[in-house]
Amino acid sequence: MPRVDSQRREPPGLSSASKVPIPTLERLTTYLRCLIDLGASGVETVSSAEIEHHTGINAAQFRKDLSYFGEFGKPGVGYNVAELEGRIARILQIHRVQPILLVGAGNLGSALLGYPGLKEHKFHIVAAFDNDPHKIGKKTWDIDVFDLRRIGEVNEVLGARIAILAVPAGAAQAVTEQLVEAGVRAILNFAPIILRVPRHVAVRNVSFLQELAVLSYHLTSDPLAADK
Amino acid sequence: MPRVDSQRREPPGLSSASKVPIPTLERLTTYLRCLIDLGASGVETVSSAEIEHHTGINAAQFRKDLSYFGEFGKPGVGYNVAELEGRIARILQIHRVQPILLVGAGNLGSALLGYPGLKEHKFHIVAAFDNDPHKIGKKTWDIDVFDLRRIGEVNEVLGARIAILAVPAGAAQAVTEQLVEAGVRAILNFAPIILRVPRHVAVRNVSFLQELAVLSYHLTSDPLAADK
DNA sequence: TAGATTGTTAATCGATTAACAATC
DNA sequence: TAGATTGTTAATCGATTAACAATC
Repeated sequence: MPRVDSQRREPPGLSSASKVPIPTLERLTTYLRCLIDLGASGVETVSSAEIEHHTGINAAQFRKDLSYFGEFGKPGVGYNVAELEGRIARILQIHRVQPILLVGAGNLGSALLGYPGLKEHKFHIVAAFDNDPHKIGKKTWDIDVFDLRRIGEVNEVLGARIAILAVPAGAAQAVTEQLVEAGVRAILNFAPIILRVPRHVAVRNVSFLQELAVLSYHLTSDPLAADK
Repeated sequence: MPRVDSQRREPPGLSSASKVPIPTLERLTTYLRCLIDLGASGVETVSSAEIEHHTGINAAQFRKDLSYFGEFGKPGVGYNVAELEGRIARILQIHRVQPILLVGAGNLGSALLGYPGLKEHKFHIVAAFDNDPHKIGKKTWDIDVFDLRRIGEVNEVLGARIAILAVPAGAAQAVTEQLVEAGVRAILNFAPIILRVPRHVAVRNVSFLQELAVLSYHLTSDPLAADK
């Protein structure tokens, strides 16, 4: 029985119902990328120590992270690169195409549409929504832009469960409610606002401003450290 | 004497030299946004309990976070909204204009250039760089696009300490080295790669793919939870 | 078998939250 | 003064890392 209201608990913003720590999930994508690279270089087997060498993530951490999902390696041997890659992709549900709705076809939204990395990782934006009459009915990067008010209707057909929210802060909460109504269960939020969502909906926030502010602070804390 | 090599320790990716926890710095921007909103609504004083109500962040957490930087409130009364707002902005160094270099003037880069939130928070992109001859010499959103190779020379004049890295993964490490050479001390990295940087350089990573993967996992963990 | 490396338990570390004396 | 709320110390919680028996 999951209880965790909205984004209260997990700082990064995911309302998790499971026992797997969020940091573990975040690292999983790092391992995956590393394994893809290793596979491309013809490496067939890796040890946790080698993963540490490549990713900077502690070997024990790596093994512990995997242990949440089962057993993946052979003692004395290590991990089969191709197999582990496949299993992590499956855990993250990125072994099959994941349809995604994009809300907000402004600058940021269009940039995301044009970002090839998404498709490479099986995230397919299948429809875009906006409330600007100039955009509705047109295509951006081959994707239809629909009237925001048609989210429910359109997603009845598409059945996407993930949405990317790239609208101004002022509109974000209202759009979120429409998305939830339309069956969306996970939202990647670019608006600088804390979304209120039902318990079963996950939210991750991306905030450039926050990141820049943290970096900005760093400039003060470590004055001129005469590093060679 | 700061020691923390590259992005080893702090999961979010900042090489911190100070004692302030990274999560505290991240929350600071949330408080700031909240205070700005409260100020705009004419509120003059807030208590930590009210901050908790607005942000969802525990009141004790809020007070503890502030305690790293000094004393800000009056027992029995609370905090002066305008004053606290100003002091947090100053802590984060966003009370004065912060010049920023943008490297990579592709889709994402241009979208960031057009994002009004940056300027609103005193982050001014002062120059863009690319290696595409079609872009060099043109302007995007009023900003000059320079040849990548001229970073050092141009930044000698501009003196920016923060850079946004929006280039493909393959180019990211090489560009990073040029940036560090040019005096950049903080990098907001959009490339899906772990950058190797000297100890005195801070890095924050923004990874849509990672965020989407975590969301994607969420869809499996909490099957159909018949939430009303 | 001897050497290597796993999965997991226990120890460490750090961040969050509760509790409360100080103080407006 | 009595009530409210701070700043801070102590308790709790959870995540990271070290250590090691199991096992290939």
